[in-house]
Amino acid sequence: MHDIKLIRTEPDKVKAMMATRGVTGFVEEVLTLDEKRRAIIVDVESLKAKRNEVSKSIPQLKKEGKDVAPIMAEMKVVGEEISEKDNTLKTIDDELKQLLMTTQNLPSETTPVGKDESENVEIKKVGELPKMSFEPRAHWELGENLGLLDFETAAKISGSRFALYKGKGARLERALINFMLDTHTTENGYTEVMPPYIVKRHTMEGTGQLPKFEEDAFKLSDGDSFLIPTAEVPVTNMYRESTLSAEELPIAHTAYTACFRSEAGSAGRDTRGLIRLHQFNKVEMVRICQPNESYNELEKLLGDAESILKKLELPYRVITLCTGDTGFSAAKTYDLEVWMPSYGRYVEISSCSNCEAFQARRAEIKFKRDTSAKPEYVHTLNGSGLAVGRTFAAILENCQQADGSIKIPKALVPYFGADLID
RNA sequence: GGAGAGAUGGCAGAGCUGGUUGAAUGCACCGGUCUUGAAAACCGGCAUAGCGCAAGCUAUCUAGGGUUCGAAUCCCUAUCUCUCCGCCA
Repeated sequence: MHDIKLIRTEPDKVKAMMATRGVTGFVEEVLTLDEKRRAIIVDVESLKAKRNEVSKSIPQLKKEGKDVAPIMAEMKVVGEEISEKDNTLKTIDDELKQLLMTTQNLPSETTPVGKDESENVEIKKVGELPKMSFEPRAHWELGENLGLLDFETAAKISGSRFALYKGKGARLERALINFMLDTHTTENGYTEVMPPYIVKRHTMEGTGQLPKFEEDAFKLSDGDSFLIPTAEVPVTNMYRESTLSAEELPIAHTAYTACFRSEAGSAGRDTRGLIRLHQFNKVEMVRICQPNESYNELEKLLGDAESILKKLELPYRVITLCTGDTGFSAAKTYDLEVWMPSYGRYVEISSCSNCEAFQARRAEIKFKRDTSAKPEYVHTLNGSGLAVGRTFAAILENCQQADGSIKIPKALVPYFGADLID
């Protein structure tokens, strides 16, 4: 959610920043509503003051034996006027809140300006691309041939965009989850949590998935509960409506969860394999910190995500998303993209974002610098560490041998229990 | 799923026969007196947000509706918590 005070005090600056994200008219609309709102508040509050004053005098007048009936009648009329104006105020309030809640975050000043993904900026490439003397096979082909993946049966039981892992495939997925969690908890300093997969509407609003993107989420039949699209949602909202002490920060959590996405609007894209599913596994990292620390924290978060790819010896690159491609809640986002031989390009495997105070304002997450200080909003960050299914796919594709077998990365062998799948 | 009880300030906990109750009291916290220092004792302060140039006003006792001149207090709904029964991994 946006800081309306900032919009009031620096409208031109906000206007310019929003323009880099392709949003126009926002500031003007907010200011118009804000002025209307304040005019009504002045009006309705003076009426309420009058009513309170008169109501307070009624018991006194009664005691004096005076007839209060005419005063009550008069106040009844005032009361009706108040409720009418309160309704108008509520309409304007709702409209303003809707606008502030459905408009994307301001970009960081360090986010490159650009209109879409074509203007994202590559920061670095890490690792050697595998040299193959044969045509690389796609991961779904490798997986099905080796009996690790069964998309046909998955479709039979659940429809399209689901995966069924079998045998060593299920073991590999599980090994990856454990490997990632262990790395983050023992080496990168995260505390593991295992949150619920179903959350309430207000929780989804706290991190920015709602109200704007309701069609992207799976909604339960009670109409108020949703399957989580990422662990970021429950984990960040652990601290909803709380005031943390400075000593508690930074908070660092990692969590494995299944993630659920309706993938509305992506029909026809990535229809094969593990890349785009309604249900997938992900290990997530969430960091909550003081505002002046958040960009250092973002670098730490990125490094932690990279540590997994490095250990798995998978080639990847890091890009900074430009203003036009940065997600709704984020001020700055780095994407990690892993090399996918059958695609002949890099594919997103992690997204590490600093949301600054955008989610904190929605979820009311604050901290105090010391015991007598005024609470301030924290900054929240989240990043995948990593998308497990895509990591599975990357391992199959990058570690495939000429005979169709898969050589397991060294770091994963203790978790997987073998160094080869054939 | 059935029956009942509850949700009040950072915490604990009054009020809940509707009217100086934004809310007693205790604890915590902040400032001070005393003390070599600390503790204790004592004195004072101590919610949040909105609106207003300001004085100040308005709102908030889980949330949303309703009754009333007036609601923490009465009524309805939702959410959560607890107890008992049923069911269950």
